[in-house]
Parts: sequence; structure tokens; C-alpha cells
Amino acid sequence: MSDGPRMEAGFYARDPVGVARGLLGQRLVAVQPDGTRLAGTIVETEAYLGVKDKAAHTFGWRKTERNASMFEPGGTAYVFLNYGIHSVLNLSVGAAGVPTAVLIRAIEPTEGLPTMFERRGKARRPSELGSSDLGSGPGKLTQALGITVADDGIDTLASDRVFVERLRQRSLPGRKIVVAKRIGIDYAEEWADAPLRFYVRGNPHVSRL
DNA sequence: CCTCTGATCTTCT
DNA sequence: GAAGATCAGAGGG
Repeated sequence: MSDGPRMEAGFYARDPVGVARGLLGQRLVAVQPDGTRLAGTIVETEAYLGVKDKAAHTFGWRKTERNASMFEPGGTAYVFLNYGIHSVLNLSVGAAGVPTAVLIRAIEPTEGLPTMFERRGKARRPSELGSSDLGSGPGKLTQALGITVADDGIDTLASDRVFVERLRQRSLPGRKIVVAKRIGIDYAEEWADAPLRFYVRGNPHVSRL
């Protein structure tokens, strides 16, 4: 487990597509109240382009209590409750006032697996080759890591609770990055087919290949 | 393998 | 009242 340095502010100072691609292979860490580290390699992301993107919560400059974190500076956690049930994690991108973000859709768990199995309950699927449904979805990975809407607004550049570590050598066991349309946004008309989802080819923890 | 559905909260109509 | 950046379980092939 070679620890990497904390992801720096400059990483988020570019377009959401670059950030979405750049996050693949980096490590997402959630430190528990007891100090335990839970972590996983990010293997699937989606970019949300903000005011012009019909699939984004900030389309047309819409700002609500819920999506306020998307307007915060890059690296701020935007965690919202989806379908009234699932906490979903994004990282805001760009300068303050620029409401773009990257959704974390899947991780490959690497640290704290026993705790994640407990959190995920019966739905877990242990296997010799590594579990494939501990973090294989935006709602699943937050549950496994213990991230909830209470973590909305956290500055991951400074927080000791939720942050991203930049690995010396990006861990992309699945090699190449695949580009595809985003999931669950069929209502977004022409934006529904935009190639804004990115995942590590062949990785078993990706939500949908 | 697949499709269908309930759960349950925020936002908008 | 309806729909949604989802998940798990049930049922059919």
C-alpha cells in the first residue's frame, strides 16, 4: 500500500472531462470515526458540465440548497440524496461559482474490506477474485465507505475525513479507459448520449460495462 | 439472462 | 402530483 500525497487544488482547475479521466486510477479515502481508513481505487466516473448540460443539477444556473456544493471551489464534495435513499458522491470542478462536477460511479475496494462487507449487508458478493459489488455503483460505494449527505460540502483538499490520494503510479489494472454515455439520464435529451462516462476497461468493479 | 417494482426524499409543477 | 445522476429482490425465459 504505497500512500500517495493528497490531490492538490490545481488538479481540479480544468474541465470536468479532464478531471473525470484523471481521477480514474486514483485512490478515494474515507476515514471512519474510529480512525480506520477505508479506501478504493476509482474505476468509473461521469462528468457533469454544469449550466449547459441538461443532465446536470445546475442546468440553466439552477441553484438550490441541495446542489450548492457544486458552486464551491474544485475539490469540494457534493453529496446528494438520490431517489430518497442513496447518497451519491461528486467532486466539484473549477473555480468558485463554476457549477461543474464529477460523479464517482465505482471504486475497486483496497483498504478496510471487512468493514465494507459489513456495511453492504446481504447484497455483498465475496469471491476469490475480489468482490464486484462492494463499490460497483454510486450508491454502493458511499454505503461501503460510510459517506452520507452529512459529508456534503467537505473540502477534500483539506479534510481528514474524505479525500483523494494521488498515487505515484496510477493503478489501472484494466489498462485502457473506455468512454461511454452516462447512466440514468435518459430525460436529458441530446445530452443523454454525450460521451461523458469514463471507466477502466475490463475492471470487474465498474457498475456497467 | 432479462424486465419489473418498491423504497422514500428533494425539487419543481 | 411526478420524476429522479439507484439498488435489491422477485419473477419469467
